[in-house]
Amino acid sequence: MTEHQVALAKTYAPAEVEARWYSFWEDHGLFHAVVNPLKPAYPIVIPPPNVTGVLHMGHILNNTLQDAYIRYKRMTGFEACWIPGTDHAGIATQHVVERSLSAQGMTRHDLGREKFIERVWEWKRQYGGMIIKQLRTLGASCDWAREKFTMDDTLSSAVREVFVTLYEQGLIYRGKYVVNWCPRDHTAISDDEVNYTEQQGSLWYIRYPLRDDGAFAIVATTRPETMLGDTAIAVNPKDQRYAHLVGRMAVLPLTGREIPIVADDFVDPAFGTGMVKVTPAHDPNDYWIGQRHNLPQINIFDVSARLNESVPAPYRGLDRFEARKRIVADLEALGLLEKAEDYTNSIGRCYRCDTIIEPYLSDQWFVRMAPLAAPALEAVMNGTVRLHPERWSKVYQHWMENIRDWCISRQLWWGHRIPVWYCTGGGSRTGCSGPIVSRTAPDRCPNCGGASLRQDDDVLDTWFSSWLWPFSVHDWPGQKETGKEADLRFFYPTELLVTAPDIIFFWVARMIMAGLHFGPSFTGSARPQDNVPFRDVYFTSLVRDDKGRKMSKSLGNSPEPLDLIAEFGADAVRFTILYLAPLGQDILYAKEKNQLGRNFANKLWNAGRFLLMNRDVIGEASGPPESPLAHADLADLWILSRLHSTTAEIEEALGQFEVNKAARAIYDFFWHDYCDWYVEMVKSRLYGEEPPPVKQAVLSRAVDIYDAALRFLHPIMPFVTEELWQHLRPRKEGASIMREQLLAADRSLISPEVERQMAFVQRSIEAVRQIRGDMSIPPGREVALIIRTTDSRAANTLRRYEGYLRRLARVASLSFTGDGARPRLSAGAVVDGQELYVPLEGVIDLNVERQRLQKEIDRLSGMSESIRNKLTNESFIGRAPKDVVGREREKLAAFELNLEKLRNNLSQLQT
RNA sequence: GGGCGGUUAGCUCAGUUGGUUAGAGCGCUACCUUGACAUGGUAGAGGUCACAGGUUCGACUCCUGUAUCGCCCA
Repeated sequence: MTEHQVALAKTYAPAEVEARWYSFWEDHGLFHAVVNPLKPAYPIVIPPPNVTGVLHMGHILNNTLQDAYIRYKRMTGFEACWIPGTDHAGIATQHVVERSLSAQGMTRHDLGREKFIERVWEWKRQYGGMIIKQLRTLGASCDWAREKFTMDDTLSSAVREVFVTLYEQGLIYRGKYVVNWCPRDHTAISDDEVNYTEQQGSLWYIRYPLRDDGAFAIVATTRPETMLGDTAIAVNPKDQRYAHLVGRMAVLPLTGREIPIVADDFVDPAFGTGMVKVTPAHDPNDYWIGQRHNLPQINIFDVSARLNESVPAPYRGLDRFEARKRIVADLEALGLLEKAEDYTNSIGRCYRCDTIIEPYLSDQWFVRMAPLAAPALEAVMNGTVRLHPERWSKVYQHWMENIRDWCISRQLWWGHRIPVWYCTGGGSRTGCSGPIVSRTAPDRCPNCGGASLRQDDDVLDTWFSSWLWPFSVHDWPGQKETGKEADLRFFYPTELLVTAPDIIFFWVARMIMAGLHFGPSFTGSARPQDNVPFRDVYFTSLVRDDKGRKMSKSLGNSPEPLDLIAEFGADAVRFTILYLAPLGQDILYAKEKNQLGRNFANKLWNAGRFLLMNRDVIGEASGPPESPLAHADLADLWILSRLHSTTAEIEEALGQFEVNKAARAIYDFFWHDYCDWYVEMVKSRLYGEEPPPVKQAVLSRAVDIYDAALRFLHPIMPFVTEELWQHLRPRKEGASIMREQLLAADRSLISPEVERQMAFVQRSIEAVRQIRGDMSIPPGREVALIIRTTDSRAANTLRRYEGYLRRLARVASLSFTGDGARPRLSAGAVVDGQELYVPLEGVIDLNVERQRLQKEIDRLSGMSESIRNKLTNESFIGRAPKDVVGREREKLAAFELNLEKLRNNLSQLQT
């Protein structure tokens, strides 16, 4: 076995290692999952990143979490399958291509729709999906053979199937609605595509003359230009000030139109004067007021937000902001402007082009949400789908109970074109005016038989394809034709969804709806638990900078993930972010924090180096594997106890999605238990007088435990653990740590008694180290140690593990004394009632020693004082549980014993 | 305005169902290149657990209120 000799570098250098192992895994097909009835499935679908996207810190967190779970499950007996892919991201992608066109002085209209779409595909082939390559750098173990794109033919079929089915079920309709309109892109965008920012503006108070007398209604508004579309004034019905005005008519300035004064609950009496103008075509709230009071809707803008022919001639063609200036000036000239106040309001802008969004009334397609939402709400409320942290359930509930219909049409070219056609043939026959909704392009009008058809110009909201993602990735509804029927059955539902909480409504909720609505058609089950798209949803933290600011391109405060990986290694970046990410709380991230992960990887590396160097000299135990306890001493039993309780802790933490706890547990175990104590103790046996077979057994066990630790770390730090695991022992060709099984916690190996004994040894070592430090004994200099005790058990423990004291505390010799005086000219300490003395003739400063003892006496008397107070308190004795009282008594007795010895000790020094 | 979350060492965070004179990492101080590791080791300094009440034998932990920061919804 020694031909396996290796010389590891002194410091771990990740770059070369990472590239090598990633291609090894991919080349050996180790990420690929198959339908395997012998194992439970553990599927995850990736939240498909935008095809235009590049990796940012949020992706690092999100995908490291998914990879950690996938790898963990793969190593605990599951057929783990992580399905990757990208989203066609309608508006974002169209923009990218339009930008490159405009660099050539062209617009998409110059090309025409068909050519433009070709261009987009070309762009996608050439530059799209960068992020997919970047995920490989991170180490993501996605099943790349299953990679999908939301515009693939199979996924487009899913979109059409769903649109047509919902239409046939009466759940899709066309209607007029106030949508978020981008006047630059000429499209509706969804609520989440609007960025709101605070902006300094004005609140104008405008006088609207009442029809029948000379009085005025004074309304306050931030958007005076929309007054040309006003069709009412509203007040709160409870507002006594204006009760007498309700039902009267006002005359809209500049137009002369008469508009009613209505009472509506929506009006906030404290805003402005308590009277507001109502513009149903240009404000979502006013739209609803308009619906409630049957008000006309007057659209005053064209698609570019210029005033149209519905307004008086002088204003036609004006841009909305010019119109504002003009109207304010005109009102002022007419004496109708009461005043203008400074006002801060929140302005929505298009997330792509930053143009101010215009609420705009237009023809759109909608999904009727209430019938879909009801079962989806139920699934979360009754725990069929569990959200983590659980508090998101309330947010979800609130949204689902107040759900509005979903506007799914977008005035874009890039996306799934709405499968609706209109008959343009002749147009005279009645019945040809309705939409023709069809899964495939129709040849002729079903009504008149004419062949002249025009498809709806709009495309569907990008979320209209992503809400189908958990099953459309398996080619639904064409799974039979593509041979994916078994895959769909085996890998649906998925187990876990890892995503950011800001898309809980746009994506998470809608996937649950789609799963419950369409699932029965392919799961063959009516039970919600078989149809929900996932069972657990992990909402990730938000990654902020170290000042707590959201990371953003414009602030430039986001580190470039690939640079981080290059500098620290992917493992370090992965470990660090998981260690820093408490479930559902924000992470304050700074580049420097990656030192934590990098140092840990290096520690791991060097511990491996230590084992291998010794293995090359000593060799491992040969022949059939001995019992894991062969030649075991206290340190061995202790590290096994710690290993198995750490294992249990990791299982528990991951089960509750507390990944940072799991990372912390393995970090503490490996660094503090394994390296700081166990390895140092092993050294004393490896370099001592033990016969070779014992040394080999000791080393083999150290390697075994290290191997177990590597496997635990693998899901978080895949590269360095693979590299070390491959070096550790000869492996079969093609073997990989990622296909090994994790150690299962064996609670019979967790021993409080062993841990207690070990703690005594550790504290004894620390006591000597402390004396050495306080007395400024040079680290190289050995000392003698005298134990004064009558406790034979404690004495035996220290005698037996003298080697550990030698190595870890630089003790040259150990001697025992029963009773008698304190050794003169020595420094002393008391550990669990045992007195330890380090003779320091010629070195000791007795004043220092007296201070040391006094300090310890003060500390202990403080503690025993507070316990004594408890124990003399009758209500404590009476009301506290017996075991608590008992524990306090034991603690007091232990403190008193130590105190007595320390005081005695001090008094001997005083004489 | 409504809902939710945070506030513990200089910084970033742990802290089990209430029962340790409150822990870690970074930073700081002192010492140390010892046969895995200075991306390291040993020892140490540093906190009235945001504030005010309350419940309790006992509160960092539970309750109420306040302050403050942040998120979501309107």
